[in-house]
Amino acid sequence: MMSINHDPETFVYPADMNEGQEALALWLRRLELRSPLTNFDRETVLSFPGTLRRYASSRDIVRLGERTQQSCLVVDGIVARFGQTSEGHRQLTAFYIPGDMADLHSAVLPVVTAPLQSAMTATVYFVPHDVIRRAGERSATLARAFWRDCVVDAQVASEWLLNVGRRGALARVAHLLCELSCRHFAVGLTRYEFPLNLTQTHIGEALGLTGVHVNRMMRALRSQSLVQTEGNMLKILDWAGLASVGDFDPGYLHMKREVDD
Amino acid sequence: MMSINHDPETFVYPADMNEGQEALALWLRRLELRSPLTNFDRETVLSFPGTLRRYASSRDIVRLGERTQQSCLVVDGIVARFGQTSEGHRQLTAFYIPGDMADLHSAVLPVVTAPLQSAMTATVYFVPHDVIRRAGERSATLARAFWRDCVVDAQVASEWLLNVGRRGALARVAHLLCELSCRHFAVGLTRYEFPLNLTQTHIGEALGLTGVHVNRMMRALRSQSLVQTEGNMLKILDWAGLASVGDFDPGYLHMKREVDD
DNA sequence: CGCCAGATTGAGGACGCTCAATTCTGGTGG
DNA sequence: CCACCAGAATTGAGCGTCCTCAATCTGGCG
Repeated sequence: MMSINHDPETFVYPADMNEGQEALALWLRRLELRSPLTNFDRETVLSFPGTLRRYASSRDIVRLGERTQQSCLVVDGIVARFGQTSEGHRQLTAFYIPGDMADLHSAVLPVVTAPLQSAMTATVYFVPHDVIRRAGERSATLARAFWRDCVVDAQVASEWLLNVGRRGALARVAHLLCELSCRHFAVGLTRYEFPLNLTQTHIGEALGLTGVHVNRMMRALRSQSLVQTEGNMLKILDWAGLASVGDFDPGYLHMKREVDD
Repeated sequence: MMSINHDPETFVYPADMNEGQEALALWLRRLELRSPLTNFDRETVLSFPGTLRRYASSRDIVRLGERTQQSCLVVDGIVARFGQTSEGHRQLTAFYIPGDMADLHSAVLPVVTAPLQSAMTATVYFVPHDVIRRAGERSATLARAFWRDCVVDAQVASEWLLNVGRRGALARVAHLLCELSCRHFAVGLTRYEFPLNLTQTHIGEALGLTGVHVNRMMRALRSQSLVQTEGNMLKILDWAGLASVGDFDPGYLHMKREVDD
C-alpha cells in the first residue's frame, strides 16, 4: 500500500513518517520567529496529523476552483502558486520552500483562486483544515500566529509586485535570489549555497520575464562574479553585491522577532 | 479643538461623528459577505471606537518603518499602499476604497513595511489595534472574519501581480477599472459610474506603467466606447467589453458568500 | 489674470520579447 | 559502454511595446 493514487508519479505515504514532523518543526520555527508561543502551542503544532505525498515536476497539487479540506506544508522541493491569463500565460505569485505552509489561508478561505504546483520535484505534508482551525480556536496566540503567517505571505506578494512592476530584469532576478537565500536561512538551511530547484522558465514566470531573458540575466550575474551555479546548486559569491544589484532589503520578510506591543 | 495636527491639510474630528460608523457598516457588510457573523459580532464591530481624519492629496497616512497602534478604515476617497525602489520608483500595491480596512493586518504585524498614502483626497477612521484584537479574542467567528479579510486582500495582490507581470498595458488598465467597479458594487455603491479619484500617474504606479502610457490606454478604451470620463467620474459603457479586454474574472475578489464547510 | 496640477500628444530610443537554432545534461535502453 | 532522448540551458537576430523627454493644453483656484 505504497500508493493510493493512480498517477504513477505521486505517492502517498502513511502519516507516521518523520518528514512531516520535521517540516512542522521548520514551520514552527518560523511562526515563533514572529510571535511568541506557549509550550502548549508548540506541542499542538508538532503533533499536527497529516498525509505525506511526493510529486514529480510540474504536477498540480491544488487545482483552480477546487474547495480544499487541507493545507499544504512543503517538506522538500519548491511549490509554486500561480495565476494565468485567459491566453494561458502563467504568473507565479509565490514560491514555497521547505517549512512553508503554502496555503494556510485556505483554512479560512477554502475556495481556490490561485492553484499550486510542484516546481521541480516536491514533497508535501497535508494538514486537515479542521485540525488547524481547532488549534486556532483553542489558543489565541496560535490563532494570531497563523493569521500573521498569512500576513507575511501577503507582504512578500507585495514586494514581488514592486519587483515586477518597477525593477529592471537584472534587479528582478537578483532580488529573487536574495529572497530565496534569506528564506532558506530563516528556517535554518544554508544561506549562501542552496539548491535552486527551479527551471529558468519558472524563474521567468515568477518575475514577469521570459525564460530566455532570465538566462541572459543569470549570465550577467555570473560574469559579475556575484553568483555561481553548479548543476542546480546556487552559490552566492558576493552577497552585498547581489543585494545591491537586486535593491534588496529583507525587512518585508519579517525574519527577526519583533517585540509585541 | 478642531485640529490636533500641525499639518494644515489634515484635520482630526471628535469620534462621535457619523462617518466613521457608516464606514464600519460598509466594512461589516464585506466581512459578512465572506463569513456569517452573529448579532454580537455585528454590534461589536459597529461600536468600534476611533478617530476621524481627513487628508489632502498624496499625504502620508502611515509611514515606512513606523510601528502602528491602529488600523485605517477608509471612509471616503482612496488610500493607496505602496512600495518603492531605492531609486525612488513607486509601485502602488493596493487601492482601498470606502469600507476597506486598509491595514487590518497591522493589528497582527504592526511594523510597517508598506506605507499608506491618500491618493487624492481621503477620509480615514482610525481604530485602535487593542480594540480589534480584543474583539477577535472574544469571538472566534470575528477573529476568523478578520483573518479572512486579510487573506482576500492578499489574493487581490496576487491578481495584481498577474496583471502587471503578464498582461499588456491596455488589459492592465481595463482590469483595474473592472476591479474597482466590482469593489464599489460590493459595498453597495454604484457599479457602472463611480468617481475615479486617481490621477493617471497613480494608475500608472499601480500598474507598472507610466502615467503617459496610461493616458494613451485610456484614450484607446474611450475610442472603443468601452468607458467614458467626465471630470473624475468614470462611466463604464460596455461592461462585457471592458471585462473582455481586461481579461477580468471577479472570482479572486470573493464577493459572493461562500458556504462554509 | 496668472498659476499649477493634471491631462494630452508627439518623436525617438531602450529593454525585453519572439522565434529559432544549438549545446548541454542526466537518464534510459541496448 | 555507448547511443539515444527529452528537458533544460544557451545563444543570436530582429522586432514591438512601453519608456523618456519634451511641449502643449485644460480646468480650477487664488
